[in-house]
Amino acid sequence: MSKGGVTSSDVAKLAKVSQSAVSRAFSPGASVSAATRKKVLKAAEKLGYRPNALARAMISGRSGLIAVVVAYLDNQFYPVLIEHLSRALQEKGYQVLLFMTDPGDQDTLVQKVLQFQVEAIIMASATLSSSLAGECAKTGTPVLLLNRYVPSAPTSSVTSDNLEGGRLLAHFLVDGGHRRIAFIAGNEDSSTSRDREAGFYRGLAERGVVLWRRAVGGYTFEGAARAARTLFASGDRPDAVFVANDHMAFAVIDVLRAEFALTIPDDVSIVAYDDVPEAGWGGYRLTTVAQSAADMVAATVDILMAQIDRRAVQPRAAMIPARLVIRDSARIPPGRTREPGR
Amino acid sequence: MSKGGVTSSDVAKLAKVSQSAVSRAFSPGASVSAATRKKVLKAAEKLGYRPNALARAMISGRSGLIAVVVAYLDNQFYPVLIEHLSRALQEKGYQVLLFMTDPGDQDTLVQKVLQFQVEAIIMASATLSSSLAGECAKTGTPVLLLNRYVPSAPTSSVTSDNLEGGRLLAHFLVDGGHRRIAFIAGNEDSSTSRDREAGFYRGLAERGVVLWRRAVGGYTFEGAARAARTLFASGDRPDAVFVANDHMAFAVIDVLRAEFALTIPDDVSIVAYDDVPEAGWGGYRLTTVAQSAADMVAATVDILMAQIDRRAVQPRAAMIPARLVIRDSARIPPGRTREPGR
DNA sequence: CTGAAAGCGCTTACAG
DNA sequence: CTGAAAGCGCTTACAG
Repeated sequence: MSKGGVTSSDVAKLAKVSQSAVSRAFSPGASVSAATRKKVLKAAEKLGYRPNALARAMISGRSGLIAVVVAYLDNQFYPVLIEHLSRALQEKGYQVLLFMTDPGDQDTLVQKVLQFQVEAIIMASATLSSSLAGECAKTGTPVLLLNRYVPSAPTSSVTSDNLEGGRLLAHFLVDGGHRRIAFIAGNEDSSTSRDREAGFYRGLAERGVVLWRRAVGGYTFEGAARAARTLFASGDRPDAVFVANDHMAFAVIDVLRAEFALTIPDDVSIVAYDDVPEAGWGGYRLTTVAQSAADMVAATVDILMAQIDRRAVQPRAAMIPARLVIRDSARIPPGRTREPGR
Repeated sequence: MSKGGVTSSDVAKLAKVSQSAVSRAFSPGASVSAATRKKVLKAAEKLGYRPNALARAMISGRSGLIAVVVAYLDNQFYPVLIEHLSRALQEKGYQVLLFMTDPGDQDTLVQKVLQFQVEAIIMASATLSSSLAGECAKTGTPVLLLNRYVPSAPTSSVTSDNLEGGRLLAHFLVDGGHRRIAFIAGNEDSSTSRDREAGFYRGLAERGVVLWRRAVGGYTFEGAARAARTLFASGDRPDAVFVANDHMAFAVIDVLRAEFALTIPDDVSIVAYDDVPEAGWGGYRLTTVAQSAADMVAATVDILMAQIDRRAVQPRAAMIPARLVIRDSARIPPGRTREPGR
């Protein structure tokens, strides 16, 4: 009683059927007569019976749990992702087990995750060493890196087409007449930041322009603010900045306005990446590259479902198209038009 | 093998001890000799053994799972809450099982939650009918409403001191010289919105002022934008607006600036509630009431741990103090000073 | 300290 | 369609 108490045996007794019959009445597709099912359901209702998902998981080997590992939620891209993910997974009959990681405790984290017999692991805003990915592979647990990848690890991943996105942004800036163009990176070891940067260089090169300056923001507000200050400290200022994600761009814009009295985009153009909800807010109206959370989640669920069902065993890498969203934070090249206001 | 495979019996065999000994070696505080534990750990290491958390949960009756139920994550207050919650709970040895709910499927949701044998349920940005709360009580699962409460249900809750917060805001506005003061509510049936409003009225009354106008924003961007438009449609406009939460206030400010060409706070003062991270951003610099997510989470964990351990059985209601954060979205009364910039 | 045994609440062959 | 039985991988009295 102290644990809730009602079991399938209790229901069986009341309904005068076997315990197996009760189990079958609650398993879609099991062979039970309508009459038996009805008796069982009635008894279950009366007793307030609810199948124990843990016992079911134990015996069936399917926990219905999928781990989502994140490191922080202050970048609004991740909450959006988690909401989509959670809804999509619930739709498929899975539940999200959330893990917040600190960089460093990777090893214990993976152990903990695996103890819960999760059917898959989604790593968002966090990454996995290839040795840890190997651990997971050994248990047959599919792992998917969301919004990042590790080139050396044979792990599934879903990313935006960061190269193409960076390229789009470079063209946009050069076509807008900018020549002293700077870049503020996220983390140096982030595949996402690196790809966006590489694409940006390619785009600049295609227009015959070379990067003016570069700084690192570390994906934090404070880091981005510092990067902005060093970039604009000298008189020889950039006329445009590509910030590796929206989250940092908000901090950059705040610093340029408040501390340098700069007007955007008249004095300097800012472009970024992600198109988080705040990017459309009136206080910023960021020109940015959208990476659709809905599309990324759809691809994630596709890959994972295939791997869980063993229809696929090979890791798969999905890439979501990048789409430029033109708003008001950067000078607009002739012939291009901005999105309608929010 | 297909399921990962290594069990405590496998380890026992290799270590030449009983299966119970293996179990004890992995239970902190169990009585095992150092020698046995060492043998077991070595064998476990070699085999890659990891205790099955589900089996442990089954037998011990403690799943280590706590359900967090939310309805949406676009209001940044909730991601912040979830991050704190998840870290605090992990610290205590619990893991967050995340449920996204749609208003309406309340019943099936609770059934699903309870099937997982969670040790407690935290309802944030969602609420529970008293009949469903009763269901949970019947199984002995503590339920806590976070940032809301249901007066009729004997359920634990943690809220900000919304009455006091509303009062503070009213005084601030009146002392700032405003007389045509409007309020934009969240949902009419939200205890949080109602309490903020009630406190606001009290504060106005204490200064001999009566509310000028009122509209409902429904906690959404679109709703808040619509509310702002109706409030400002006539020539007889408010000179200040208290918006029930920050999230809606951003939309209100955007509309007033973009569609009515109003300057804030020169033409109209805006105050709100929550102090989400964006409230400090340069584009808004909201004067708002902070409700500390860290404090709310600390109270939540306190209450829940006591109830899980059966040290407490009575529902408890905790109230977190409200603190006014003065920034630049409202005219500042003489003698008061604003927070330093971000 | 240690092992044999019972049992948590289910699912799923196996016979009938 | 139905029931008896085995078993998922553990924890925890119970003896020794």
